[in-house]
Amino acid sequence: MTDPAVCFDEVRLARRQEMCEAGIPLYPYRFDKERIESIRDRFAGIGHDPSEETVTTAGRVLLVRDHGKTVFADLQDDSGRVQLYIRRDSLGEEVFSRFSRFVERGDIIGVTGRVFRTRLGELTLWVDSFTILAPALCALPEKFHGLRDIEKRYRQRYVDLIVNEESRKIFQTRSRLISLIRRTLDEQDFLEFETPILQPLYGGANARPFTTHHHFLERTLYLRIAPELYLKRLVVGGFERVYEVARNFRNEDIDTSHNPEFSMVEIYQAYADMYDMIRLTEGLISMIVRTLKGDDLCAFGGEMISFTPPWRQLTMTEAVLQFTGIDLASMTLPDMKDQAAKLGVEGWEAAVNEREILVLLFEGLVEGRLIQPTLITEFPIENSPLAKRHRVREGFTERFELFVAGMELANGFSELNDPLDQLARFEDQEQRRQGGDLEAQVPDYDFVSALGYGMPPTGGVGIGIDRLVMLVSGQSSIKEVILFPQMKAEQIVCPDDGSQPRVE
RNA sequence: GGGCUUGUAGCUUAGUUCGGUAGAGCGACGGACUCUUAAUCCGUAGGUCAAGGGUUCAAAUCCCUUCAGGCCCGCCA
Repeated sequence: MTDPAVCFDEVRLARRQEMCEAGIPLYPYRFDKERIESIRDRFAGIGHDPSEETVTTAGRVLLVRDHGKTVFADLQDDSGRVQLYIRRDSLGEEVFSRFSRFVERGDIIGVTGRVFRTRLGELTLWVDSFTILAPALCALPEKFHGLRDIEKRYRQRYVDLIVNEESRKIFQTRSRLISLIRRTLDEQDFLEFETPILQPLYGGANARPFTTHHHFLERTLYLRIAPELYLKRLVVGGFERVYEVARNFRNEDIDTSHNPEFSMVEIYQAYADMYDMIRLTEGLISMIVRTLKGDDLCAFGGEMISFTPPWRQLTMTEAVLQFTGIDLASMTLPDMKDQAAKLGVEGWEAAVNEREILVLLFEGLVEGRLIQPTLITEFPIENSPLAKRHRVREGFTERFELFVAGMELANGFSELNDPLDQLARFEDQEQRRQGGDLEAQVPDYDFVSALGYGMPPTGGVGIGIDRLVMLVSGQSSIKEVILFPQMKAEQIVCPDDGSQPRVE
């Protein structure tokens, strides 16, 4: 008995048995093939008469149209599709019947034949011989509608990828986007490094971590929430341009723009400041959009977003003024609290200074309305423990965040490199943690020591890759751009004794 | 955590308003067919209607609980 969770089809199992008994090898070891795209290119000008040259390719059979003495089938590989034409009179009785008896929709096969164009103009491979490379024991979804059920598409992404071309396209785009990032940074003399994912302390962002335990070291370890503190150690070490395409892990809620593990590229450039990083970010993202989309535009959520630089740039205070009409610069703290309360912004009661009100107003009323690319600058010092103090404005830092379609897409600073200031900021964070703030940062004294050896002035930025892919591919859910998004367990056990079903 | 919403055959779904033995297309299986392309034509099989409980003479349909999904809000600075 097979496990009921396995999709094996009884009829297909029986046919596999039949093939075994007929001595047909079902899982050969290798196969030399030409990509379907290459065949299409080479024979683009072919007419109705079959080519003299024979070609060999392989892929998955996606459709079979059986006409009795001839069979048409569609073969798909990762470069495209081509039609197969199988005739009894050219294969011979025995080989032909082996095809029509054993080859089914979903099977992986290799074929050799001559290329021609059918009467209706379809480029087709006139098959002279075929090889079964891997029979499918599970049936594919319906040929026309494909797999639409969102939950099944995520849980069985391999089936989604087989039958839904849009889905394949999204992940091709994702792969190209990441390689564009790497190529561009590499060309500018950045080096990519791999820093620890398992960390004894978690830092570089405000977030709750995943916790694990190393039994040999007998200590708690954390999955990183950001690579920041390690990449900056590399700058201390003398690497002046570093980056990492990093998977980060945050133990927080899941929604259409948050997955517990997500991808980011973090970039650090010595002797640069926040404004250099803004230019780098504008250049990198607009180049990516132009390369992948052909122009600077992305259709997203009913809006047309233009990535042509330079992007709108506002201080957080200016943004609040522009979007709410509240001019914080001319107000006292009690007035601010009044306004916040009137506008229904939560959390204002506990605010101890005008900067906290500013953040509340910004997050509550402005963030979600920043549709076109907008750079927000001048963040309160309390919210930015790793950013340098603003060179002019007291109480604020040299930090920017990029918002697009109401989502935070990038976050960068003039990096704090004064070890004594860093120590003081960590101590402030530690106090907040003691006060119950689960997301306040944990002091990393070794990092402070690293700064003690001297870190050059440095600009840094982190760009959210998943969200960038969402924008470029027009997808409003992060699960559509993550191959295997986090899902709840689906195995439910229903006990016979009538107790509640439970998840195992 | 709150609100709304979805779950019917392998897949895509009708039926739920207003309770009366579950209907289709594709796929599968058997048959016909030598240029089709969601091939076409004839026939057959396949569903404890997400799970559990309740109301009722009778439940896919009404009620409750649970599980999983989706959307929105809160949370995530």
